[in-house]
Amino acid sequence: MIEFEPDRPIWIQVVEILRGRIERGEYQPRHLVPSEVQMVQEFSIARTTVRKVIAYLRDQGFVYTVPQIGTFVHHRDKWHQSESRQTED
Amino acid sequence: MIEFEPDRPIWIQVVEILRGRIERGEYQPRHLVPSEVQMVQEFSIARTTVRKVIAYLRDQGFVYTVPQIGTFVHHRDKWHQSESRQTED
DNA sequence: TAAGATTTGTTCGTATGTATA
DNA sequence: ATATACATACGAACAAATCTT
Repeated sequence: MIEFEPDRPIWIQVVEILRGRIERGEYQPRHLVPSEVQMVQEFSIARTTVRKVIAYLRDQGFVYTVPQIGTFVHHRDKWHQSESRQTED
Repeated sequence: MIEFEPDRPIWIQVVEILRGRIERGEYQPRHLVPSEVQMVQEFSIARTTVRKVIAYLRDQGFVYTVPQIGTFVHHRDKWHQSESRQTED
């Protein structure tokens, strides 16, 4: 069970965890990251909070989301691009 | 048409209705309960809400589900056993 | 053999309300 | 007033297995 620091937003701490996994290659480019529900279960947080995390990582260019399919890891050269683009690769 | 109380979650009220039918024997052990779509129609609620109800009854040991077939009533001695968890949403 | 209907499983999208700091 | 966080509830789309015709 993950312990969150009480004085920093949960969603930011989850962003840092997922970004770490992406940067370490635990989540591979063009592969799915865990689904929203899976993250709800792993971190014991609300789905709305998970979606905030995903939205932020998407905005930072780390991932992209395909509706009804899932969220995928971008290639490294897409990271930090902060594109408002939502789909494709 | 069923009237739901406005100050209690719909899914809890539907759980109570179905549990009552099971305990009264309206749904017999080893027999199917209505399908998700049938419950959507009967209660005029979303399928996601129906699935939350079924998941809860399953967690409480009242029913078990066979994929692509349906959900069946457990025998009385299985009720309230709260076997494998599978919460969500 | 083939096609269609049925049923559960899974995913993301959207909105609303409540509570708290 | 703003941000955070949770719970509830709706919907849409598709997959996969099963059953029927």
